[in-house]
Amino acid sequence: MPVARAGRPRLTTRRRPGATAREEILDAAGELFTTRGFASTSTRTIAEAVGVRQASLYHYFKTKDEILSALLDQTIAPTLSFISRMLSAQPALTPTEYLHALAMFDGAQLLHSRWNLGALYLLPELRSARLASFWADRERLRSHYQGASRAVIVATGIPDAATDLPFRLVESVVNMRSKPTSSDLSSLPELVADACIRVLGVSNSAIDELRARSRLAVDRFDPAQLAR
Amino acid sequence: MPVARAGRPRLTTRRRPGATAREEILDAAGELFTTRGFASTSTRTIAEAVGVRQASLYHYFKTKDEILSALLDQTIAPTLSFISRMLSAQPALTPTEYLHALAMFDGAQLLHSRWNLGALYLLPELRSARLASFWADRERLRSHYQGASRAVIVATGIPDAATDLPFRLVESVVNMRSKPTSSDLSSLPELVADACIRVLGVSNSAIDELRARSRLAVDRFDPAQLAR
DNA sequence: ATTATCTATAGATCTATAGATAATGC
DNA sequence: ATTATCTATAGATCTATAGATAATGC
Repeated sequence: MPVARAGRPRLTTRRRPGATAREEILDAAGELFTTRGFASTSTRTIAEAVGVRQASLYHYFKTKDEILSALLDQTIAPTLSFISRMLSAQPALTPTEYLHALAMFDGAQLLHSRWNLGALYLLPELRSARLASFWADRERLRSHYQGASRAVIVATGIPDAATDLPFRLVESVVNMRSKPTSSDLSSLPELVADACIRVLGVSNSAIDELRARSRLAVDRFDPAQLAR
Repeated sequence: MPVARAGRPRLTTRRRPGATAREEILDAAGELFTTRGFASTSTRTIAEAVGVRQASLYHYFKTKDEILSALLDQTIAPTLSFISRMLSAQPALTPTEYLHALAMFDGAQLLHSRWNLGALYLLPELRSARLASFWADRERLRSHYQGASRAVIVATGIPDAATDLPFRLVESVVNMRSKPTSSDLSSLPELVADACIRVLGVSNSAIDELRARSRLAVDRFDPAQLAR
């Protein structure tokens, strides 16, 4: 039973997960933006999916852009936090372990989030929007991938341009969700993490030997584990 | 000097490449859709970029969707044609050669097209649009990648789910265009093709040995070579 | 006569604001 | 008093159609 709060009652009952109206709006917008796109989702459609009137959205967000911005901001933070926990580990991880664990964690985030928000990164329309803080975070993430990749290829002799591939491989998880392709989605992050190491020229046997340590690292540095 | 044709003259001079008005429109739409997105580009904006009035577009296209559809259709055709030329080659290529050459050719297409039309594939808004023939072509292309990948992994013992990775790697070329990442874009398709083979567990030495034959295949089966 | 363009506009949106209303909180 | 919602609407679009106009082609 919904707790009564100050304010005029809604015309309909709550139908979205989320403790606050703001979270309900973000949930609906997440679904609609990822399935229909940003520009072709109207504020009216979002409001209907929440069960409020269109104008009520503006009590929580100044503009439609701000809804998108709030959604995007919440997608990168967990991975950046995971990275900083890994970086302060003693003894330090090897570059290969670090990259493999990063790819696993990041891939799992992209795969298991309630809506496929990672797919929004690729929308051309949000290059121009005022999403500077989001793009800055994303560039930070990309340079972590690149730095780790660079450390791996000094041993394998693969060309430097290949250091962009691991980031792109993980990113492509957003296109593999909900495809009949991989029967077992739960093993997808590890498969992709393996591939990240392989494209840098590391041998199959070295990867086989790495996997167990990487799993331990993911478990150990997952920020969500702090809560338990 | 533009050749005079039947019909009322335009108010402005031609400013877009293309032998016909239809091609001028597609060029402008290609630029705008890829930089601002489909839904957030209005028909008025397209018309202004061409140098005609908004209503004049409708002499060539029934709807805005049809403009998008015409653009997308022209992106996959060359690669499908390349594939069918490879398949009828005697003696037949090995699966690894075939996959490497396919990735090189497809990657080069995505990289060197005038506008980054491949980026449109990822727009959520066009899942619902009436683009069935485009999606069917794209699925055909994906299953060629998958079939070749499957033939490669029988020898390497990599999990079956990895057969989706080469397609995804090539697809990610659309995100690597115009990034300061890879200093040398001309070698990017080969780098990505190498990575396609690597993620399937083929050894570095086998890839080194494969590359020259794959380059020959690309040259030999490129449909554009027919014209010369 | 045919064609490619133009002008004008209908009708359907869409975002954001103004201000009323119906609850709770003190 | 404060808050969260509502109703109503301004003003700016946006897509697509109708029909006029100014060229070439026969």
